[in-house]
Amino acid sequence: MSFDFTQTPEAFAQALLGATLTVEGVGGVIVETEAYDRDDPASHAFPGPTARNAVMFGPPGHAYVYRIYGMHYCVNVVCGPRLGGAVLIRALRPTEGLAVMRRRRGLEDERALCSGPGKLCQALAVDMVQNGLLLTAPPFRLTPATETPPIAVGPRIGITKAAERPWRFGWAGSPYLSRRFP
DNA sequence: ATGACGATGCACT
DNA sequence: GTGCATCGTCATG
Repeated sequence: MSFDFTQTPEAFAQALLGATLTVEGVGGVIVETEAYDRDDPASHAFPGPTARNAVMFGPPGHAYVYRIYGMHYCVNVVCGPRLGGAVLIRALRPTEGLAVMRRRRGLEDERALCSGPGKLCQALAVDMVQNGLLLTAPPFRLTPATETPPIAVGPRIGITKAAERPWRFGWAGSPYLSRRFP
C-alpha cells in the first residue's frame, strides 16, 4: 500500500487523514488537512510560479514549506494530476517523540503539541531546510493510514479568498484538531 | 466560551 | 508599503 500523489488535492487531503508523518522519528498521525488547488484564489500557486512557491510547481510528493506571519512555518504535501496543487498539514495526534515535542513547544499538554499548522512545524522542527525534500525519504517518513477514519468537512481556516470552499478535512471527533468543525 | 490584538519577517505589487 | 494558509495572551460575556 502506498500513496498516489497524483490525486486531486481535494481527494488526497482526505487520503492523508490517518497517515503517519514524522521528521527524524518525531511526529504522529495526521488528523487535519486542507486542500489547495492551482486555480484556487486562496492558494499560493494562484498567481503562478514565483520564488516562494517554486516547489508547488515541481514533482508531487515533496514538501512545500513556507514562513507565515514572520514567525511560524507551515508544511504542505505537493500533489495533484497537474502542477500547482498541495495539501496543508494542519494537525497531528502526537505518537512518536513526545518528550522532544514537549521540549520544543515548551508545553506539557499533549493535545496542544501539534494542533495547528505552525504548532506541528515547531514540534517536528520543520523550517525552510526541509522545503522541497521528498516526504517518503529521510528525514521524513510518511506512511499510509491502515484504516479510513471518519471524516469531517468544513471551510478552510485563516483565508479570505474562496473562503466558502469546504476543503478542510479532519478526523471527526479527534481531540487533536486545531479547531472543531461546524 | 468567544473575540481582539500584537509579535515579526519577507514575498510580492 | 501591504498582507499574510498563525499562535499565545489578555479581555469580556
